[in-house]
Amino acid sequence: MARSEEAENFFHAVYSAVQEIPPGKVTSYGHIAKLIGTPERPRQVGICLKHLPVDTTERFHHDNVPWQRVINAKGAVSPRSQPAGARNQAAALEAEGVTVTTGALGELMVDFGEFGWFPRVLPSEEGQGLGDSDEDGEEGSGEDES
DNA sequence: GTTATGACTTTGT
DNA sequence: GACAAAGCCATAA
Repeated sequence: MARSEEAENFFHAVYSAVQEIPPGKVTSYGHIAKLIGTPERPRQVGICLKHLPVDTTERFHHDNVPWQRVINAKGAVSPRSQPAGARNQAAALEAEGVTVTTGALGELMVDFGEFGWFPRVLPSEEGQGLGDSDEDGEEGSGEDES
């Protein structure tokens, strides 16, 4: 039944979460998955971005959703099976002001300490999201754990 | 209609 | 600390 609508809602939530990402910052799939209420389904988040409509007539499209700011938990962009696409994503991130390091293996590792990581807290919002629940957080460099 | 793959993460050894 | 395996949903063949 509403599976289709649920799926659409899932997509919508992912796009909204990605749109909420401020410029100069990046987030991971698991993060968005958690934001939308599915911390156990990060894969679907990637699928959502993969199916991100390029049609500017849609509510969300490639030009409106900074999907490039979404990276994997390893702190590097996903090669997805096409280094060109990943590299393009890295180039876009650099254009945003994000420092991306190219590994010898062709891994595009994102350098955090330079811009900071997107807050990993749940604004407790759903649906509308976009709230400004700016948790502020710590931003300071070195927040990450390691 | 079924099988296989994918823009990943988490847990276990 | 590092490597390996399992799980999820949707698209494509």
